[in-house]
This record gives sequence, structure tokens and C-alpha cells, in this order.
Amino acid sequence: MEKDLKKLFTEKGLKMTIQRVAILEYLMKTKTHPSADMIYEHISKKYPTITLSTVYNTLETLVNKGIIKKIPTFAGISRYDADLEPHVHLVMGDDKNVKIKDIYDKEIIQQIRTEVANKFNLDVDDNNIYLIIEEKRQQ
Amino acid sequence: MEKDLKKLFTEKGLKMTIQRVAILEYLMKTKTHPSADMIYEHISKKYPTITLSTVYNTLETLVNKGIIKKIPTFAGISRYDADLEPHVHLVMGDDKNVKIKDIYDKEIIQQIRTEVANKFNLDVDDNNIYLIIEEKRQQ
DNA sequence: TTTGTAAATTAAAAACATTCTATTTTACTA
DNA sequence: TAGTAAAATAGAATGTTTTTAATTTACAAA
Repeated sequence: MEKDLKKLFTEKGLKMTIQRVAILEYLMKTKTHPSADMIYEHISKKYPTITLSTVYNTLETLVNKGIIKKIPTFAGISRYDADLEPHVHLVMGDDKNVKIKDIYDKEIIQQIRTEVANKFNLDVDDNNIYLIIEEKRQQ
Repeated sequence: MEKDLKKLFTEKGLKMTIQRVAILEYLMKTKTHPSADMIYEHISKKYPTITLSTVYNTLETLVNKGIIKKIPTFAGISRYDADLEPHVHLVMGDDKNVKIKDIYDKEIIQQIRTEVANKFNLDVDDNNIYLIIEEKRQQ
């Protein structure tokens, strides 16, 4: 598995560092779509010298290289996902409690793509679609 | 028209102030889905004493009272809309250039609601749906 | 295996949008 | 018209993310 990561990093022109491996492996293992801070909290238990800057920088690099996905939320805090299988992110909840679900249903994805995206002449990947559903506000 | 606003504010238990009227009227007039800062820039030309805090506070109040909508984006900057006609917000572009389009097509809205929202047992209004399509990243 | 160097990590500061606090001002009721 | 609760203001504070400058590291080439 480490070999696979080595290959992946090399292909993308990235050096393989302890920090990058730790972050990517954690993201690949979890299904919680963690934030940068959540990732930092988790990783720093094993690697106490890692900094939050590194986590942010690493995530940005991995996103730009197409290795992971950055998920927008209404709470102003991005979440991350290493699952590149085509799927739609459904973001729900409220500012204090963001909930993210994955929609793998190909029909739904296809419908959204053809009915909405293509209507506006957009060239989108299946996994660049985020559906944000805000819960009703009080009063 | 001012009478209508007076009625609206009173109904919602809000005092009608110059600032609130200016902000709401601007939002009702424009179709640009402006950010708090854009609204501040526009309003402050006519009312130079208004502050950015007031714009934020007012927007928050209007959102909580259901008078306007707050639109999340991937750029970490919220945008606002006074159009309460049921429609879906399609958020596109990139961090530096957010583009928002309105989808009024009832069929599309209904499809997203029934196919996606109801599948997850969500009780959503038609205009609480935000579809964020991220453009492909470089490299 | 060692060395050179570009790339990555670090710590800290800065940037940015947004919220909060304490004070002053205002809208509206009586 | 005066009293009062609500709103606006100025400025500080917050929280997330980015940037900067210095140190450390990965890895290619000798």
C-alpha cells in the first residue's frame, strides 16, 4: 500500500513525506469527511510536531492535484474526502452540526448532470457536484 | 412601496430603519446575489455612515425572519437573495469568481426534491436547495 | 553512501469574513 | 413629547485559512 502511495505521489510530482502519507491515509480510511482541524487533531496524536499550516497546505496540494476533494459547506468550514468514486455530496444540518452524506445512485447523479448542469452548458465531473440542503430556520 | 415594507417589518416584529430599508430595497432590486461587502459598498455611497457590522447584523436578522435567503458558496463568502419565489441556486465558478444562477424550472426542482431530498427523509423548502458545481481544477 | 538542492515543513504573523461587546442613537409606543 | 426597548455604531475579537521567512527534509545525481 505504501508502494501505491509512493507511485501516486511520484506521478503527481510530489515528494512523499510522513505528513502527506498520514493525512492521505487517514482521509482514505475515514468516511466522516473531516475538516482541516479535525484532521489535524487526529494526526497530531501520532505526529505531535505536525502543524495546522502543514495540514492546510497539504490538503490544498492534494486537492489541486486531484487526489482528494474539498467539500464546501454553509458553515464556512471546508471538509475533505479522499473517495474519488463518482458521487454527489449532500450537505445538511446547520452551522453548528454539519452532516454530509454520499449519493452514489448513478441515476440521481445522471439526472442532476443532464437536467441541471448540461442545461447551463457546464462541463462537470460527477464528483464535482455538491447539493446543499439547508434546514428550515427558526421563526 | 414603503408602506409594504412598513407592514412587512411590523409583521415580523422589526423596527423599520433607514439601514434596513436600504439593504432590503437594494437586494430586491438587484439580481446579482451580492455579498455583505458588496452590499456595504453599494449602500455606503448613499448612506456613508452605515457600517459593515450593521450590514452583517441586518442580513442575519432578515435571514432569520425568512425575508431573504443566505446562499453558501465554496469561496467562504456568503451571498444574499431577496427573491423568495421557489427556486434552486446554482453556484458555479471558482474562489475568485463566483457565479450564481437561478433555476426556476419546477420540474428540475421537483426532481431534486423527490429523488434526493425525500430519499434522505428531509423536509425541505424548494428554496433551501443549493447546487454547487465546482469547475475542474488545473492539473 | 554522501551531497546538493529544490521542495516541504514549521512557527508565526497576516489576511479575511464574520461575530460580539459596549456605547450611543433611534424608532415607536404611550 | 418623553420614555424605552431595539438598533446602529465603532472597534475589538473570533475563527478559518493563507502567507512569509527560516529551517528541515526527500530524493536525484555524483
